Amino acid sequence: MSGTPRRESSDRRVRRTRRAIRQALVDLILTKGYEAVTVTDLINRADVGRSTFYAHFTDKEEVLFSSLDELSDLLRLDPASRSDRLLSFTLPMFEHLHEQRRLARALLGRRGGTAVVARGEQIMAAVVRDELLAALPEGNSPPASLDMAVICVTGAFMALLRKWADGELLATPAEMDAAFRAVVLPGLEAVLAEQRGRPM
Amino acid sequence: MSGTPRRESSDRRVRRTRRAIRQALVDLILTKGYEAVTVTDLINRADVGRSTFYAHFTDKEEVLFSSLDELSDLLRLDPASRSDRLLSFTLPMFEHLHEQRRLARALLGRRGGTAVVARGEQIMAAVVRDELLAALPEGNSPPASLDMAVICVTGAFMALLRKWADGELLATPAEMDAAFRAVVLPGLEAVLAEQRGRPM
DNA sequence: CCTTTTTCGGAACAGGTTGTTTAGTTATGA
DNA sequence: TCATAACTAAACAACCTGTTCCGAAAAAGG
Repeated sequence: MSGTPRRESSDRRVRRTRRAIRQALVDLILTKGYEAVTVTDLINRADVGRSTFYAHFTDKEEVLFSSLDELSDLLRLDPASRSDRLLSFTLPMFEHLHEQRRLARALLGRRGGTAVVARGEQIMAAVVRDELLAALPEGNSPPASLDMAVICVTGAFMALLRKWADGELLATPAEMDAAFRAVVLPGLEAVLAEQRGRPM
Repeated sequence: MSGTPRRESSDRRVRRTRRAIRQALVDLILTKGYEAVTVTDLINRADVGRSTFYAHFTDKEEVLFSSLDELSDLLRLDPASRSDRLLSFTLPMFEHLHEQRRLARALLGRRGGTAVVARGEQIMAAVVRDELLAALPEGNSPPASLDMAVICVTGAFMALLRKWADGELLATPAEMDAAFRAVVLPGLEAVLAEQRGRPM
């Protein structure tokens, strides 16, 4: 599910080329937004032959993913904040996106495409699901209602992120986080409680 | 916000052309999914000259919107179910999408693009916002936390719709609705109660 | 050091898309 | 009936994608 296991090539030329292309994508995203970037843009910016590009990536999307996977680590770890609090990653996430406003906006906002959002949703759904499973007694086969809860939570979170990145919502990371938790947590805890109460 | 006020042309040729193009879009969406449909596809299917198309619409997106606006009415009215229950439109919505599975999947699923989802989100956000405002004492200037709540709710709802339409979620409309309400309503009511409690 | 292998670059290519413009034809409403 | 508005067909420039070819340059290895 997480694509090619990323392993550094031993050939310096290859490393240089791939790095140049990834960097070009980031630069261009900041300029025009992800959707508007073309392969031709990429090879010009990276100063790389057209044939060379297609020797390394099939798509501009593949370039994106190869860069985006690094970001997925950010959600998992931060073991300091690994409290018993549900969804402890949200505040750090809001804060991190606040620091990286420009990139976040270019990636998640109106001009930043489906691919990014879809990938982000995937990654986050996995994290949320693991957390909820951990909060339930073990043996239980995860009920369908859990999947739906995961989808609701990630959907709400991503929607907030998108609007916020877009500038349609003016608030501090702390305010964003508080609003999110206020809406989502009560219901989520109720669902969990009901699951614990009636193990099947 | 809702584009051009749609008013039927008096010229039969115009009505015929526009109808043919809209219908062609629906047909093609069912075949290849929205994203994959090109303007060239549309004019072939509708049997309409290229220049004619651009005389009526600027985009394939505009065609989509002009068709989609009809759907927006479906959310507003249904005065029968206009109960005091919060978000009373959700169950009818799930049910309607269940009847129109094929189209819903082609529009909302993986192969159906950003534009549809974004527009759907817009339309729904407006409905939700009105409902929440109605549930609050009048004079209050709507607080920012209300906007965030609206975004959370529509984000969660649309996410559910998407996954469901995609076939990743097997459930009846009633089950979908119940899961949605279980997660979202407790928090939503808490937020509303707090707003009522401390009018500013 | 010299040879072999791999990668790179540039350019050209076919195929597809968009949106505009031309000039000639046809349907409509008054 | 008839002027007008809407339609058609075709050609157009501009852009993008993905592939292919070959000579040049860099790495790897004996």
